[in-house]
Amino acid sequence: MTEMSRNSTQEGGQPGRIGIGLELDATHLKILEVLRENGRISVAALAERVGISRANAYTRFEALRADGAIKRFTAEIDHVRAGLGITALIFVTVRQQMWRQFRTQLAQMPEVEYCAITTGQHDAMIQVRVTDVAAVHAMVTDRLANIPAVKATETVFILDEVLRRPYVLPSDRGPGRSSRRPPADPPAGPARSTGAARSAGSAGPTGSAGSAGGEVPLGMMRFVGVAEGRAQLQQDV
Amino acid sequence: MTEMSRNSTQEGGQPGRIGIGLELDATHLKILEVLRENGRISVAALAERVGISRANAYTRFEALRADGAIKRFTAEIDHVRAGLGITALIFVTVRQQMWRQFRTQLAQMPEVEYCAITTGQHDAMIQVRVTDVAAVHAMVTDRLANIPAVKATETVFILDEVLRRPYVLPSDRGPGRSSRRPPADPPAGPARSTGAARSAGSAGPTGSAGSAGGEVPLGMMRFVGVAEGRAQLQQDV
DNA sequence: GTTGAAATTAGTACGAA
DNA sequence: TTCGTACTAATTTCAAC
Repeated sequence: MTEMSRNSTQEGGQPGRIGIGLELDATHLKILEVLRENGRISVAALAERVGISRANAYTRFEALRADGAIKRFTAEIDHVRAGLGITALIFVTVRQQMWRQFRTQLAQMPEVEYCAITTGQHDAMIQVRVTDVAAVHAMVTDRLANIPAVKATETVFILDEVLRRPYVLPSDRGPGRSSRRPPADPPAGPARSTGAARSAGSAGPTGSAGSAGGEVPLGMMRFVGVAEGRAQLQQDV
Repeated sequence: MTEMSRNSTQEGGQPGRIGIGLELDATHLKILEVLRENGRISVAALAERVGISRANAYTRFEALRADGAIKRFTAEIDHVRAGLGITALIFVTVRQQMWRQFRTQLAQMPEVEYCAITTGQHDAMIQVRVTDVAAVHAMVTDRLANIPAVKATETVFILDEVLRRPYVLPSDRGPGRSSRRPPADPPAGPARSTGAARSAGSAGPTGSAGSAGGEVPLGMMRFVGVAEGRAQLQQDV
């Protein structure tokens, strides 16, 4: 019950129902806004805060839940208080066509809180929470290294979590501000060579940046070079 | 109310109360285990599932909340259904001594779901959810690039979220398995040159790995080289 | 820390607009 | 669909043990 939807077959929900099952209107979004900050609010209070009747609130609440728009309700805890003061990110390069094994192994690692498949230099990023720094080392060397699917890892520690929102919503942008950029105001800066893949082996976000004070000439999206054998990997994902 | 504790002053909670306020016992952890999968469970039902009396459950529940061990209750949603189908990670290099500005600007970006300060090549990682790929581009070029504190960015897309647990707990390891590695079984592989920082400019998690089939000799922790000016940055964090 | 009873609130099922 | 109301069931609170 911890794995996420893959948009394909498999997994929790009814396999028959693919595609959007429920068009979310402004009221639905309002409900999600309230639930985001108070997941334990009663449906009666929710109805009042959203400005609809109780019956309507029950109907919509149930619909959101049944449709899968709301996946579950949970708590947010202070990891330090819970005894897991160390958080690390481990970027993993996965051997091609061993994704299934990698996923299976991951599910059996209780210290893993999050894992995402990414584009770029690495194939996956996993976030772990453990008691101490040594546990990170043990995790990487003993457990990850023993998975044949894992080709290489790169570890980084999290020093501080500046911001964490339970989730973001389209309505957060406000009624006035569109999510798409207004037609005017084309992006400044040199050469829109957006897709310029970095040659594998060269590194870092340094490089071409002009060191002119306030300007940020390399704010451009910089896709990291595709790792070796990544073309095949993509098919597997 | 969306920013997280900094362990220092500032922020929501009482500034006077530093340090652990409540020692969590096995029962507390059990409560957190139940709440993790069902944040809307009634305290009565919670008591039954944990195996304690109602009153006890209420006391502990309230204590966990008041102590801050439980920060809030929230829902987990399907971002695709909510209309935010694109998730990206943006790794940011921050100009030294401009952290405060960076943090302030971040709080005003509704598409940012998570931001963490990290060690390694970059200084921060932010996760954004938007409607389409173009919005990522707009976010990076228009909004992040306009923050003087932002020196450089590197963007990566999330193709799939394999695993997401609301939180992990020390008790997840099970009663039998310790979090620390057993004294026997030293890590295999060549040369425990753990701290070997990669020279800035060289790249990739590839490299020294012996290509022998099953063995993963470079499971070792590989800390990425410190970015330029990072020594000063650390003080600021 | 536990149990039991009262007061409150939540959830459900209807008919009407 | 949405609303309003009444009915039933459950939860929370408070008390004594």
